[in-house]
Amino acid sequence: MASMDALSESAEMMIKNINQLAADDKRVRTSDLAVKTELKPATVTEMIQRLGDLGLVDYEAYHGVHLTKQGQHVADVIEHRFNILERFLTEILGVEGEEAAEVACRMEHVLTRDVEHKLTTFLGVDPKKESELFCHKINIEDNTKHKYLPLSNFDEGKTGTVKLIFEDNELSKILEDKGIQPGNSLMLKKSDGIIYNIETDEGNFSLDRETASKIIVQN
Amino acid sequence: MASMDALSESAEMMIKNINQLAADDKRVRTSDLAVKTELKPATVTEMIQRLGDLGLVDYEAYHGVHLTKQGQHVADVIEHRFNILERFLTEILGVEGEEAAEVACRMEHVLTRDVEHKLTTFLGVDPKKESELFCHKINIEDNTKHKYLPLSNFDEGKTGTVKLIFEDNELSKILEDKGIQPGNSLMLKKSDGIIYNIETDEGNFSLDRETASKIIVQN
DNA sequence: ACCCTAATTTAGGTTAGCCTAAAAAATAGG
DNA sequence: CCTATTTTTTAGGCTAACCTAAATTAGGGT
Repeated sequence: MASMDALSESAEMMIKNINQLAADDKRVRTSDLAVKTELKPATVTEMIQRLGDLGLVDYEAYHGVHLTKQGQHVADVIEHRFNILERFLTEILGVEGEEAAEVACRMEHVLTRDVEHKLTTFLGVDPKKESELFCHKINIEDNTKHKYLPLSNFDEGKTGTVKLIFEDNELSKILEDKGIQPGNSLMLKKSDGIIYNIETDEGNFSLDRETASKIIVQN
Repeated sequence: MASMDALSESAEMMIKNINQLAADDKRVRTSDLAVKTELKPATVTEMIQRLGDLGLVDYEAYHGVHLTKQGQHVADVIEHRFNILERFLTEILGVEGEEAAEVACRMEHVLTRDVEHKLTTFLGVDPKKESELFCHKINIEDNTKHKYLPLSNFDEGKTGTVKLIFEDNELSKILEDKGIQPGNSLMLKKSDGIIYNIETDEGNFSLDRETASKIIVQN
């Protein structure tokens, strides 16, 4: 009987950790959870009892826990959110590994489904692949440091691929008509930080800083 | 004596709300905070007493609170984080207004300074402007659905800002001399659909339709 | 000045989430 | 199969963050 309100961050973390310690369906031991969560065993016991009441874990005193179907679903959602947040922080913002993981770990609990989906799309995950991704153990192997940057921060002379033009129909449509749309490549010819001179397949143009900052390019 | 550990989300929200209700240095009343935070007055009292102990607010029983220098700094940080998060969510991810605000409001408490800075840079904020932005009352007033249009479709009599110009070099240079370049404003005085009379900082000029169609203006 | 009302604070209660210390159960070794 | 050790749970305590109800204070009206 999971209630309708959101789980607390602590509860979500406990579920996440149970999931990560679960090896081939074996029940996870209290002491292992205590080590992983850096909580005292007594605290772990208390928490998993609560999670048991919510129907998220199957708990049997002195014999560990394992996730129920519902709990597994929560774990999968959290894990997916963590992964996309971590990717966003490292690949897009360039945050260092350890810090990215920490921040992602705190942010994962406040995302909505909608934001999660939009961020996933933004990161360029093939929607078809998303269900896979979503439904088990995601490996973030592909750390080939893509660099995503707003055009306003791009280097002069470099060519990149347009990944996204920020949500603005007017602007998007205009750029699309000129062949500037996600997938196409473009080169930043020159910029003084105020005016950005671009070359694309369709020709050349100039734009201002604000607009440049809304075009996301991958080099 | 603010302690070294992070403030709780509740505490940060209270500070943020005190800041938002503070009109010209006047003390903020408990009941107003209770309405804004959707907490009971007694709860507000308790919280602001704690914040007082931390040196973040100047609290005098029965006479409301106002932020100390330290408290003001916390408020500014939180507000800035909210603003960049909200911008990221709406402009980059395309999250709808209300939801973006809610999510930003929960995320603002888990950002680190580093992530905050990197996100700010990502959004293309002029670093020079950032300190201003950072240090007081940012107004996000400009939600007036920017409209991007080619000048050829612009309304007579309206003033707008040049956002980008298609086709570089030749045309751009010519236009530049006339004060037409990204970032500058211009007014479309009159047009019959063939000839476009405009006014810029540099004076009055006429353009043909083809040229006008290559200048994108935001009104 | 004094009273009345509205605002505020205090007092006392609850829950989640943490803790320590003590009790109880499981397990491992002889 | 019994005991010693380890693991887990229970019992009891604490704080922040909420609440309601009762007491207190401030301030306006006559």
